[in-house]
Amino acid sequence: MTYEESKLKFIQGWGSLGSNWGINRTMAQIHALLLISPKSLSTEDVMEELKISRGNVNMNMRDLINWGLVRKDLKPGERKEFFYAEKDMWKAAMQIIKERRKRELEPLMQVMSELKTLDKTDKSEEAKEFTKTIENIEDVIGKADGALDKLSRAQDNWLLGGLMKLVK
Amino acid sequence: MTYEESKLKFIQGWGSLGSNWGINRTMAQIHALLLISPKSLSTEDVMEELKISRGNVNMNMRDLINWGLVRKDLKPGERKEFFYAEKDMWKAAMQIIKERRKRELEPLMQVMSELKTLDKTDKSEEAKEFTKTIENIEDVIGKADGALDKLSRAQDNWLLGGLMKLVK
DNA sequence: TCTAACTTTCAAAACAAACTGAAAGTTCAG
DNA sequence: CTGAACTTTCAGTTTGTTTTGAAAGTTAGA
Repeated sequence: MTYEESKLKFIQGWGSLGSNWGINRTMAQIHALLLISPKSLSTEDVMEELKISRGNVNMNMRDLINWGLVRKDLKPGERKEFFYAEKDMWKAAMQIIKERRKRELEPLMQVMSELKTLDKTDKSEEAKEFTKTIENIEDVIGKADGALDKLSRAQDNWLLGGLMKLVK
Repeated sequence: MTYEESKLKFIQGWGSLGSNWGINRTMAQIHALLLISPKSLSTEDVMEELKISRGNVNMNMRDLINWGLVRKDLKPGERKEFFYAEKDMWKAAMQIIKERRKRELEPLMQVMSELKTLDKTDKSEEAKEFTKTIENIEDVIGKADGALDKLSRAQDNWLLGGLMKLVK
C-alpha cells in the first residue's frame, strides 16, 4: 500500500467513525488530515486535499478550534492562517471527553434534577416508577461524571510526569 | 410539574441526548417511554404515545432489541406482542458500551492495523509522521478497549454480588 | 384450509443536516 | 484612504436520514 492510498483510507475511516458518534464527517476528515500532516496547513491546502469548499473548511475548522483539537499557527510575514492539530492522541481524546462532558452531561444532569420537582402527591404507579427511573439515571450519570473527572485528572497528572494508572 | 409534563420532558430530553450520540431520536424516545413505564407496552401503545407510525415503531423496536436494551414480553392468551426495557441503568449503560465497542472499536482497530502495511521503504517525512500517528492512535484505542473491557467485567462481577470498585 | 389479527417490509415522501459559492467583511501595507 | 489578500457569513441547493402507509407476510384458531 502506498502512502497516498493509506492516507486516503485513514481519512475516510476517521470520517466515518466520527459520523457514528454524532460528529460531522467533514470535521473528522479535516482533523484526520491535520493529524497526519507534519506541517500546518492553510485553508486552501485543505480545500484541495479534501475537495471541499472554502466555506465548509472555514466552518469546520472553527468547530475544531472550539473543541480544542486544532490551533491556528500564524507565520510571521504570511497573511494566510495555518492550522495544526494536537498530535498526542491521549491529549486529543481527553479534550473530546472534557468537552462532551461539559456540553452534554452537565445539561442532562440539570434536566434530571428539574424532573425531580414532580408533584410528590401523585401516588400513581406511573409516577412512582418515573421517580425511580429518574433517580437511577441520575445515579449512573453522577458516577460516570465522577469517573470521567478522575480520568481527566489522572491524565493531567500524567502529563506533569506521573503515571497514568487508571487505564493501565 | 405534573406527571404528564415530566414524562414529556424526559422523553424529549432522552431523545435529543441520543441524537447527539449518533442514535436515532425516535429510538431513544421509545427507549425513554419504556424506561418509565411500569408495564410492558404494545406497538399501538407506543404509536399513540409518541404519535408515530406503526412501521417506525416496528423498526426502531427491532433495533432496541438488537442493542439488547428491550425484550419482548409475550402474554399468554394475547396475540399482540408487548415490550419492556431493562430498568437498571447500569445494565443498560454497559449494554450500550459493549455493543458500541463491538461495532466500532473492533472494526477501527482492524483498519488501523491494515494501515500499518504501508510501504516501509517510503522514507518521506509525510510517511514517517503518518506511521507515528497511526501507532499513537492504535495505542490509545487499545488502552480504551482494555479499560472498557475491565469495566464490563467489573460490572459482571458486581452483578454476581461483588462491589463495583472501578467507578467508586 | 381459511381468515382475522397481528407483524414486517420497503418505496416514496418528508425532514434534517451539511455544503457551496458568491457576496460581505476584515485587515494591513503602501 | 485604497485596494489586494485573505476570512467569514449565509441563502439556496444538495445529500443523507427518518418516517409513513399501504401492501405483503406470518400465525393461529376455527
